[in-house]
Amino acid sequence: MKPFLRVMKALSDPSRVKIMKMLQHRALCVCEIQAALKFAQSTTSKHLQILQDAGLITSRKEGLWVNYSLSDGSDSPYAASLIGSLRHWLEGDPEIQSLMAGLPDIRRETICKR
Amino acid sequence: MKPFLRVMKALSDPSRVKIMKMLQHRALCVCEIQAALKFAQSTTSKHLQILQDAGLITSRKEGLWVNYSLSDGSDSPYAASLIGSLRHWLEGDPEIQSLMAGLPDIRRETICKR
DNA sequence: TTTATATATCGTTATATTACGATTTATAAA
DNA sequence: TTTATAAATCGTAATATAACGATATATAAA
Repeated sequence: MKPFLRVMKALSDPSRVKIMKMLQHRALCVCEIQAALKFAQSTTSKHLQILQDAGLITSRKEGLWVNYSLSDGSDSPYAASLIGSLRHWLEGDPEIQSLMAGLPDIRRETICKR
Repeated sequence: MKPFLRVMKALSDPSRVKIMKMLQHRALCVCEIQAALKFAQSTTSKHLQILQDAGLITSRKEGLWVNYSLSDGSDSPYAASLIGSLRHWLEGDPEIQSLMAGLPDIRRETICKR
């Protein structure tokens, strides 16, 4: 039951759903997600951890950056199913749409280097 | 986004998942669910309200009893999808299996009338 | 080495959730 | 009517979650 609940809990938070929808378009590093959601760095990192523990996303360290991307779902059938459903779900949501509209302007080269 | 989150939150609690799995077998009244989960009556009623608000279950008053059953999913595409997935998900879960094993002994005629 | 940058982790506070008992409401039986 | 039963709602206490800033860790550059 735990793995199932982890997936459901992970997707019960609007910020984490937004992260999933952004990663649907491309892999992002923590500071890019932080910039897009206007969150503190620690908050962003925590959300990513929760999504990763649920098997919904994976991370790959590349130099100083950690790139997060959607999981292939091989860790969890629940994650696999929800990742698939989320591809079409919420596409019409205004909050998601405006977030996606701003996504092209979020680039680590300009956003990071605090 | 709210309707989606309501479904995810509703299914983020083990007790509510158990209720969904029980209703998969047959419609149940509040006191039957209460007996199966060993919860207070108010707690049981609250969980059912949350599932209903998410569009996952429906209720039908019949005399003193209120019978709860799985929704047909027409209220919410998210609910519809999860109701379908839950049909096969968690079938092997030991906690769910023992709950289901006891389900035939839960009958309102013997359980209720406090 | 030292310094800077990106991320993770820790500690704390504010808020949300879950559980309970007590009360209220609605229906059926006496 | 009065009484009893099933369920819903209310108020409250315990626990979980989400946010933040501060600190720690890891890598790259100077």
